[in-house]
Amino acid sequence: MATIYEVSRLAGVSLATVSRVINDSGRVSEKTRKKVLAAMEQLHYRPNTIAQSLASNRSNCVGVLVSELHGPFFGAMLTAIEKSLRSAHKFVIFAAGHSDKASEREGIRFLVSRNCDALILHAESISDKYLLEHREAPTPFVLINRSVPGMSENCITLNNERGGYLASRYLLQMGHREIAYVSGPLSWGDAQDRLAGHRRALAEFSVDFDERLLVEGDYHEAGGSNALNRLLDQEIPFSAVACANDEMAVGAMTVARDRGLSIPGDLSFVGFDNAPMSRYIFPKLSTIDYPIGDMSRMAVRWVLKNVYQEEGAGIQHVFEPSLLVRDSVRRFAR
Amino acid sequence: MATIYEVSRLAGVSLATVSRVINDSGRVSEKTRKKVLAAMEQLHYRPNTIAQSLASNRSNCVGVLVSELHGPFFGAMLTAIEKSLRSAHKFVIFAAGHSDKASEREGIRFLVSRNCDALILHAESISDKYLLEHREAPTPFVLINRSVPGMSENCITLNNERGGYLASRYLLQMGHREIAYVSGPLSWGDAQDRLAGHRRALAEFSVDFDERLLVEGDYHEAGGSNALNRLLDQEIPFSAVACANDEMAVGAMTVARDRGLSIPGDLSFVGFDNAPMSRYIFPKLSTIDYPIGDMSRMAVRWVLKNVYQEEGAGIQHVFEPSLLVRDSVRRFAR
DNA sequence: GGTTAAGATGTAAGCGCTTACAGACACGAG
DNA sequence: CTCGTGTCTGTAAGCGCTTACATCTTAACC
Repeated sequence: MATIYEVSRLAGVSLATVSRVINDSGRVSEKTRKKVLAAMEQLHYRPNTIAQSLASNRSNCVGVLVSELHGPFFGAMLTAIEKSLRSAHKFVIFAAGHSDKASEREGIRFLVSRNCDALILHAESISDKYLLEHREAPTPFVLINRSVPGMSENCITLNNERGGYLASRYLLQMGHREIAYVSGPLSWGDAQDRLAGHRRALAEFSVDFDERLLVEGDYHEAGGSNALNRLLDQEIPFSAVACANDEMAVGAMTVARDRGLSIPGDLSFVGFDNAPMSRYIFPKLSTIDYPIGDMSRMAVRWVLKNVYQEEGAGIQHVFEPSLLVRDSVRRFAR
Repeated sequence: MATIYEVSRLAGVSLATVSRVINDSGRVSEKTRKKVLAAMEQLHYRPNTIAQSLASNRSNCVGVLVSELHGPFFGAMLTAIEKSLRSAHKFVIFAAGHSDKASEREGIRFLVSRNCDALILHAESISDKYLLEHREAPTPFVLINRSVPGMSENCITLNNERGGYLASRYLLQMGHREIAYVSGPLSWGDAQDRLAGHRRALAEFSVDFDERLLVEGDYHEAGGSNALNRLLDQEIPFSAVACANDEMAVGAMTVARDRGLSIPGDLSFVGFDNAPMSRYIFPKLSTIDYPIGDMSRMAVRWVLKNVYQEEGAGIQHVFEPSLLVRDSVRRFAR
């Protein structure tokens, strides 16, 4: 592979000049620029990005930590991030944190060890304290779907409370009063917020919250299945189920059907996230749209702006969810 | 950040010695090793991986090109690759090729530009010729789900023909004779192979292949929906549909149901891939297991062995699919 | 004690690039 | 003609590490 040195010799200029045309920095006369470009062309020269990184102390790598590399939610997130970062000529390194504290920390260490210029984190398990401390570390980061008190500048979040509210309000408007709620892990902020929204909607309709109709799930399909089994086994009546995400809704719906219930005839469902699967399961799931693609692109914009000093519109820190009505809820009349 | 130089001073040894203990190379007495380790500890020293890369001409990065960063198939692939590569302390850079020739090339260029030590490619659109030529390039690569004549050493493939055969043979064994086939894009090798397997099964049961019951899809849900609409509109009878992947099967099943057909009562379905969704759609989809996780891990092993000279078991180049019987096929009797 | 060779450590030259600084040059003004 | 100013280009010192080679220890053996 040709080096900058050979290019400089062929073009009859110095290293510095070649570097300047590569980086479009400093002033170079049009004539020399042409000469250098021609030499680069002729030698099929490609800058060695590693050497550039070392010399400039800038790796052009952005590290991304997600819980998993599969699943509809993270799939959409990865896709959006890779696309917008690549078009900005930045490299992306992904790491999976598996929703586990130790694993998330180790993932961050791993990304930092590659001298990433910035991190985009979807960290569920790591503590606020850890994050606050690491704000002092040299690698800046932005958080998706998490709001940490005292660092709102670094957070891109969804108004989860409002989402939970919208979902349950919809059920209430459709006449349901006995509503079961399948929550996400209540140690996570977003799960708490969604549940809070649910309670607010109930209160608004003067419906008492029944603790027995609340089950804590794990945001996975299996968790939804288990939850519905538990709920059904209690033999407390309910006509609708609000699930804190679509995957659990799908798991719950499978169980409902296995147990002979028709959807939405016997039981109505709402989900949360608008995962692709929500459109093709039967019946199509009414859910809350989570604009994860937009939010991911915003996180990238944050990085571009704060780390690479690129100009651009401002940063939107909080996104609003919206209700998507499909076929999984029926009007309830006694 | 502390550098190796400061460590060497604190430990009272030379740079070279510190480097040797970092890399566990060369001989270092136990006493000095301890001293160096202590100094590293005290200074919270972390090697600068960029500098290591530059000096050693080895980036410890592996580039991975996939068609998409979302969806069940690639999700499983990314997950397996990230996990096994990380545990080998290698960095992974992903790029999406979007099943598009230009985009795949640009993705490869992008990965190579980061001085990746090796590439793992799931390239559908790029030509054999291009790949054969690039075998001469300095960056070695391994191909997943693609067999290129003349470079079988670099290929990790599934016996797609056998998979197609198994799926259709199962339908035939269940008594079906009028079987529609929703293929993948026939310009892709795997789609051709699966179709070939289908034809072999038909032949084995002395059933004529009816061109009119073959529709070319796109491996996506929408393609499956369109395909089934087309098939149904023809008003040529068929009792079962073999789909070249699960996503299309799901799309097709949605259409079948929308048009008032019961599954498997009126129409039986088999898929291909064993995507997670195949388990939770209703009815659960009988399909062909595609061991993409195993194959991905094998690709990583290839890289570890051929590029990083790590020892390990041999490389398995061809994987065998198997039939998974679930609920989407009924026994057909006239 | 002298010799030897293996083992331990040090020296220094890069890896390919960026960038502060200095130098060269052209041009207009005084 | 000289000087200043602004533009363009070159020089050289790193960035933090690896590694070939040189040098120094050590201990075993005669």
